[in-house]
Amino acid sequence: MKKGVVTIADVARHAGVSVSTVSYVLSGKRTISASTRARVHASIRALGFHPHAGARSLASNRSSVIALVLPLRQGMHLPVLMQFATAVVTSARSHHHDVLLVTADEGPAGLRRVAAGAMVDGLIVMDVEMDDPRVPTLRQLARPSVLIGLPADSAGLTCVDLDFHRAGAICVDHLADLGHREVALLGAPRVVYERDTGFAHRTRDGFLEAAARRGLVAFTEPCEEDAATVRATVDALLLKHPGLTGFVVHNEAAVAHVQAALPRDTSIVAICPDELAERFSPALSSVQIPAEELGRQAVDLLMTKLNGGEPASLTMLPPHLTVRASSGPH
Amino acid sequence: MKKGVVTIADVARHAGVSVSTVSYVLSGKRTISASTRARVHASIRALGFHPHAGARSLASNRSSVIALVLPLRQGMHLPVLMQFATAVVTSARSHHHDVLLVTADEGPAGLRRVAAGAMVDGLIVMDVEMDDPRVPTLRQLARPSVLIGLPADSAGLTCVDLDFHRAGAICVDHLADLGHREVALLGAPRVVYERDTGFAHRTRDGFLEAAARRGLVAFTEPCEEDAATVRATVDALLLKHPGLTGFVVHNEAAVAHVQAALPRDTSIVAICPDELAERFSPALSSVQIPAEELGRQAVDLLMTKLNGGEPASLTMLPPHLTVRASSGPH
DNA sequence: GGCGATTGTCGAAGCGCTTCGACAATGGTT
DNA sequence: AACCATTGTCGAAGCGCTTCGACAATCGCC
Repeated sequence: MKKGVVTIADVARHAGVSVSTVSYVLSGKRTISASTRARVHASIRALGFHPHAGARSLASNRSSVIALVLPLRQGMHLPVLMQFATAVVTSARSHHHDVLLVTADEGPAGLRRVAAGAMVDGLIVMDVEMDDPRVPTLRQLARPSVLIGLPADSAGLTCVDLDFHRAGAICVDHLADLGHREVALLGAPRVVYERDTGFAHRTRDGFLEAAARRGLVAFTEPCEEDAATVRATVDALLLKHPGLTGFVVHNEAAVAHVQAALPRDTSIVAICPDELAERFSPALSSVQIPAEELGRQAVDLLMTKLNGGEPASLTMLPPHLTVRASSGPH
Repeated sequence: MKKGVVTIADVARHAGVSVSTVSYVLSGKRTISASTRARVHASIRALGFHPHAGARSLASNRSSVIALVLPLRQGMHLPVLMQFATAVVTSARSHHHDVLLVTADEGPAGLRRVAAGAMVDGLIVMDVEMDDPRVPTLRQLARPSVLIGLPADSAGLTCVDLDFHRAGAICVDHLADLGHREVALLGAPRVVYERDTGFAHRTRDGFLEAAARRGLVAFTEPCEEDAATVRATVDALLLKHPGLTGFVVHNEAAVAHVQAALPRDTSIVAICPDELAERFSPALSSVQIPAEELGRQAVDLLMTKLNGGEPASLTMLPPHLTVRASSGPH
């Protein structure tokens, strides 16, 4: 009667080779003759050997696990989060890595725990804010990381995000192409701008630059998230600028209220998940949040770093506009 | 200049005790005097020591990680999945465990990989079907597991699920209380019944039993998921049974079409995520899918097993009906 | 046909931790 | 005053793997 678990020593004995030979067959780090390799593989299969992850990580100082740190807070659009997580897992698996799920509410301590304890080789941190308290921790950690979102100081970090600047711009271009001459951006709530959140400002800048380039009259307003305030904001805008016919909305929670508050013949373009845009009637023309692409890119970048590479510090994914029923010619 | 990582030996030296003493301070498995304990803790903090997870798992044969196996396929309601995952992580953390995210598309091999390789101490497998190929694998694995969903043969397993039987019943009770005399259940697509999927049958049985108990006339129909077929099904039902006034819908994808196809004065009760029920107008009275409760329970059960306990084989969560605008007196 | 390179394999030294048995120093009982 | 328990600590033996240096066997080349 054997012991419970099959070890590499059992495989070596069964195949009539040394333990190190088995290890080299597995890792491919030294040349092993084809016949030996075949014999070892046969023994592995015959015994049902699975290397002990802990032993491996202890000896090699690599765990083949990456951490995925997800925000827990309300307001995050759950489907997008899930799509992102799925993409990360799928992509990591294709690089022979597993994914440890960590929630952001553990804060910097959580990052330290999994990184310093050598549970993971690297981290992907989603939804990083401008002055995120985790950024300094990430910097001093000995393990590489990739951030989704753009902190204030990204020097020495690797970040991926949707190019909100261009996203704002292509919304304007779309409206301009349709013949609109006066356009407005309804963005995040005022507090979000005040705490200097990256994506809100980037969208606004892109929006304004494109409007200037296309010779449009442009206005931007923060946008609260309750129906009444939204209606008041929209009404005030329309009253003051009767020529306004095109709206860009960058606020998931408010977009429904905006659509309800606007006259039917105005055009709306949103920056929001496709899933959300399709739910409205008329369906919203929108720039999607490319969750899967973000996940894939983040993993690729992290793998590059794990292999000693030095990828670009900033990766900005190009925005894609899907035209639906909410925008039309003027 | 020290080496990169702080080890337990460094802590021992710094505190002037032996390595084993530090280990016992950490695990509490032997009594250590208060003064020594304090000294060790001070050294741990001073040096920023984090035990090496791999070394720990190798020596103790426990990884303090559990696997969460999530379905990837379309049709799963993403927000529910995410809520569930979040609950599992939060709950696992409160038991000092981490969570490894595995996707179901790896199949039985994925389970074997993480379990046999000692990456995880136990597994939570979501969305188990009646004849799930992973069930035999789970049975022969040396690690405990908890299933969400009910396979055909649950002997020797630990399963948690919503009590769909009672869910079907309370929908009927609700409609009966409102004065409806003829009710119909629109369930999963026909193929789902044919492949003997557990929850579909359980709901139907509960529905029929309750109807009999309350003396209602009851019909059940499978329900496809495209608008045209749904309308045809509904129209046929209403034509044949003009007295039908109450509908129970257990089909997330079809419920929108059902609502659109039914006359305004019929009552609808759905079995679906709250998030979905609230999105309709009028909002649907519904029995929610208790994602968070399922996650918490699953972790609790798994922890019980990891500690040598033997929890109940079947845990059926009681359904909760939220009355909204879609159901009214007849 | 002799010599350096290359190829294939082995043995052993760790990696950082847990845990077992040993044992000195106490304390409480007769 | 002699004894047995209890308490607190230590040393050492692994846990299963990777990796380094060593070395025998084979190869290619002048």
